[in-house]
Amino acid sequence: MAYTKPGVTRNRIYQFVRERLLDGEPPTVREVQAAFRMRAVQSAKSHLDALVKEGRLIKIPGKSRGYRLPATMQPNRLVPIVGRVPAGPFNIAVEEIEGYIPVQFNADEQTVFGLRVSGDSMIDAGILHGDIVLVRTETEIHQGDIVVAMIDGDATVKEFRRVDDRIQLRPRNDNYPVLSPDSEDLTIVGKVFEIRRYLEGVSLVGEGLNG
Amino acid sequence: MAYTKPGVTRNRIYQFVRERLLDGEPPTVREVQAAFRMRAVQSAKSHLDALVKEGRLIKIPGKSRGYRLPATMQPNRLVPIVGRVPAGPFNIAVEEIEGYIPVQFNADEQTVFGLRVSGDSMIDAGILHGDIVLVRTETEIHQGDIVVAMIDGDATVKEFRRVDDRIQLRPRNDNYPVLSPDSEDLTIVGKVFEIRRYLEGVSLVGEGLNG
DNA sequence: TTATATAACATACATTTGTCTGTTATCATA
DNA sequence: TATGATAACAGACAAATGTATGTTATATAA
Repeated sequence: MAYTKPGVTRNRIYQFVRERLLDGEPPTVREVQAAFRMRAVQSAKSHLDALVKEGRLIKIPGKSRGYRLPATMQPNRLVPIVGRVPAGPFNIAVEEIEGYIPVQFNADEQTVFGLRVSGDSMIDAGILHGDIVLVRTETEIHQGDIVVAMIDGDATVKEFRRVDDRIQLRPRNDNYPVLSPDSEDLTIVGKVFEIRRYLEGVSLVGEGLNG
Repeated sequence: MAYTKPGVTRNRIYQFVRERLLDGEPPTVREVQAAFRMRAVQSAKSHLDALVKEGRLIKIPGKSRGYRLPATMQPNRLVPIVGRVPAGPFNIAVEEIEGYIPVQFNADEQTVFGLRVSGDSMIDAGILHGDIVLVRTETEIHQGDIVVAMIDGDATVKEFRRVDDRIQLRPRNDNYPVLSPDSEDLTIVGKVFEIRRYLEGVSLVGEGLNG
């Protein structure tokens, strides 16, 4: 290919490889070569070597299509969406799973699930009926956090407040009352960290799996 | 490996390959072989061949690590989030990209991007300041759809209405006026199909890119 | 039992792919 | 001009990988 200023082709190659990796299609050295119309394999190879040396890419030695993005750029995971809150944090029954959606979160955070919201008690917080809230269990809860709570066996999404050693669950809709259940009737399932609304319906991953 | 009932190993292999593909790491035939402790390459190969024949996998002929999920099973892509609407549908400048988030959409839908909403003109539709709307360009727009529009070079998220052959862009907040720009000042960039709110900030994929 | 279908194995070969050695070209700078 | 640094090229080889041929084993049904 034509001679370019130092670094220019390198960056273009990085973008190319990155895109391919995000698409789940790691390229070969020769595919990089072809994409940039280079006449020698080594032209592509040395750029890739340099990118690894710079830390922008990782190479799995000996493996074909072995270039990867560094861990800090790792994308996402599939989490289940449930129509109602699971009884225990670890036992989501398969039948209750609507499907899966891709979510980003740290790998060490264990239990994450999506819950479809019903009702309009959180409408002033921009959470509408049918929205999906993504919940992380077993986390520290702070004043004002939006949480999923079980009150007498019923799941609800509310704002969390602690007032005089008593827990309040506040709706964000003036037509609903503030709840302040006894602690033995209450379980805080987890904290909402993301909200999604699918305007055209979700094409849930994992429907119709045969396996 | 030990003999199993017909279909059992086949399904396990499918799950294995599927997981690998979702992780962005297409396996080789021999990696499948090793994962199931088979003593012959052909054992893995014939299962993979069968999965392709059944339509559960796709094979790119001649290429290494060439197994893929059928398009209908494609889970997600990483799409760029921009702070402002790109000038043209295909030329999102790299510098404007905040990061990437995983999104599900059909493979044939080309241009999808995320846009960070600023302002509260859509608050009654549950779209708050700072939310991310996911936009698909070049699609049919219908009455009531939420669209991203460029008016005199400024991007805005509004509800789309056509009234007497004239386009109206309606806010969902009574404090804002309905817009009805001349068509030469207006470009409908695309349609919002999903809304996201990250309560704890996004760990955007690809921050700190040097490229 | 036999026949049939699937599972699993053994081995070999062709292609793809990674990697190496050496050379030439372009640009910036002393 | 000479020198160094980077880009790009040329050709070759070794390892990884895909693919093919043939065989043996297990289960099911006629």
